[in-house]
Amino acid sequence: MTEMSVAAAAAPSAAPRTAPSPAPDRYAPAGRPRLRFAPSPTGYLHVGGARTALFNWLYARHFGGDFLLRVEDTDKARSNEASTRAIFEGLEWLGLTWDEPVVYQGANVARHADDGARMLAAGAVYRCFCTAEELDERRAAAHARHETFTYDRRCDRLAPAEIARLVAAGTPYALRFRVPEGTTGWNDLVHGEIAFPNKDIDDFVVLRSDGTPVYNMAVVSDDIAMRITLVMRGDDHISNTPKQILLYHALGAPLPEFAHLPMIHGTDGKKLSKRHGATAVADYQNQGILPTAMLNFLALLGWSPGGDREIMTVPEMVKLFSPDGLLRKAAIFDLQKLEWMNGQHLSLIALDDLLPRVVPALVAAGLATTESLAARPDWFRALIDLLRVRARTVLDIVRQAEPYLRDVIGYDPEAVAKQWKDREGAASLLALTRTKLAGVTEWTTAALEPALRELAESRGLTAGKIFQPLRVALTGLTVSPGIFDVLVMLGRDRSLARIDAALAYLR
RNA sequence: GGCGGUAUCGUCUAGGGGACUAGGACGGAGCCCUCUCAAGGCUCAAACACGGGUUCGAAUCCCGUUACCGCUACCA
Repeated sequence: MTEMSVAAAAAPSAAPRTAPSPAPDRYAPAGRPRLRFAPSPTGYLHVGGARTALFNWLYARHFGGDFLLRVEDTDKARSNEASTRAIFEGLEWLGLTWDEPVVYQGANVARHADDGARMLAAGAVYRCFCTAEELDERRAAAHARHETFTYDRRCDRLAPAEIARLVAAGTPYALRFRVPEGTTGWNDLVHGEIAFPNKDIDDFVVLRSDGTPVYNMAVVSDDIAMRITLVMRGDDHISNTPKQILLYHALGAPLPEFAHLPMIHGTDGKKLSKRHGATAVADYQNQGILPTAMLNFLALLGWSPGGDREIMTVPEMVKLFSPDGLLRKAAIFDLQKLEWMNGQHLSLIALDDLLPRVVPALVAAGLATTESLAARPDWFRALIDLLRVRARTVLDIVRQAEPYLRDVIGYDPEAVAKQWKDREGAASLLALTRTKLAGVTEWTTAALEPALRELAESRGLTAGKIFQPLRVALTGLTVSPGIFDVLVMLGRDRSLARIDAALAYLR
């Protein structure tokens, strides 16, 4: 299987495990919890999937358990290696590390079939000789009569001799679960008691006639094998849960706990999809969102630590996490809030952690090379520290960094129109400024500021009248960090040269 | 259609019978700070889906209605 090669390549380094919280948590699990994130590799890591992974991870880290990853690749038509890789990369970017080698569901088909056989022997399932085509016809017929289709168990009523004959003749058959009478329910960690009358659960197929497992079968068989203690997933799986519980019973396995997380919706209240814009985690990575901000934002979409707490670091989330803060209502993905939150994290993050995110973006934008930035680390650190305050994404920083990294700048038409409206006036002011600046012996904000303010005062001007035209000359823009910081970042020679260039442009 | 789930400002949410004139945050409006832009501070507008109960008292508990979402495959 091609997927196996990916496994070896992507084995993550084991993350240091958080010690079990000493807090008296009334939701604390009895033993060491084991959770898993089980995506299908049919696309990219979706933000909804990322959030499911996050909550599983948070639970495992908070309670000192294991977080496992299982790739559900049994649907060969839709699964592919690129998707598997994308999921790994998304998870790794977010820092959601898993504790054991990745499990590939496709590698377990033998066990799935064996579990089916065990249930056949135990009498929990029966052979169904109906073909998919027949079933489709009957379903369509029922639909035409406005009736709800349920399997009529005709194959369960076959005489033993008939079954033996069919089997001997090599007639293909699927294995169907014989749903017993009664009610199947569980105490969901987020919803509380949920119960389904068994009469509403159709006798579902467990093993197809080609011997491959159907979703619910594969999931239960694998979760048992992986000794999963808490199944935490999207609430679109609520109606699968009674079937799975029935399977656990039939297989004689202890039941895990279940937690069903709400969905994430787009701005129109519908399930988040491509129509709503970016849905892949990688899209946000490319847009300059920090993983910590993404995690923080996702965590708050479906969970609340209580009170007014909003901005949290990852360790804080781990510490604060509790299943009783899990929400039941679907949340709408609000990009603006994500960006605001990213701005907060941009200011919060250690500069040393931010730099590695900015450098590649700068290089990709063609504004610098790794070497050129490494050549003057202190200058670069100061620059980024100056820019990050007014940026919401890494891409904002890149945009703002341009005047400090390029040799030649262009002038924003609007800036020219607004600040250099009177070309002559602007030029003479700039000339004056240049002279003043050239006379400043120490190129520091402390020395530059009094010099320019003095110039303004001597001319009877407000400081802004000097600063704004200067800003355009220096950056080509109307917005920038404080003018003295800009002068210092640019340095004496380049600042003076920029003013000269502006003078040439104006005259 | 059947079954299940959900329901507090536009959005994310606090709230778990009296502390609610319903709090915070994003976004919006405005003010302050200020060399611009951010950041920050302050102010304003903005919500308990509806109807019945239970209770001295309900956003909080129960029932119903409505709306929305999900499932309803030999898909996952």
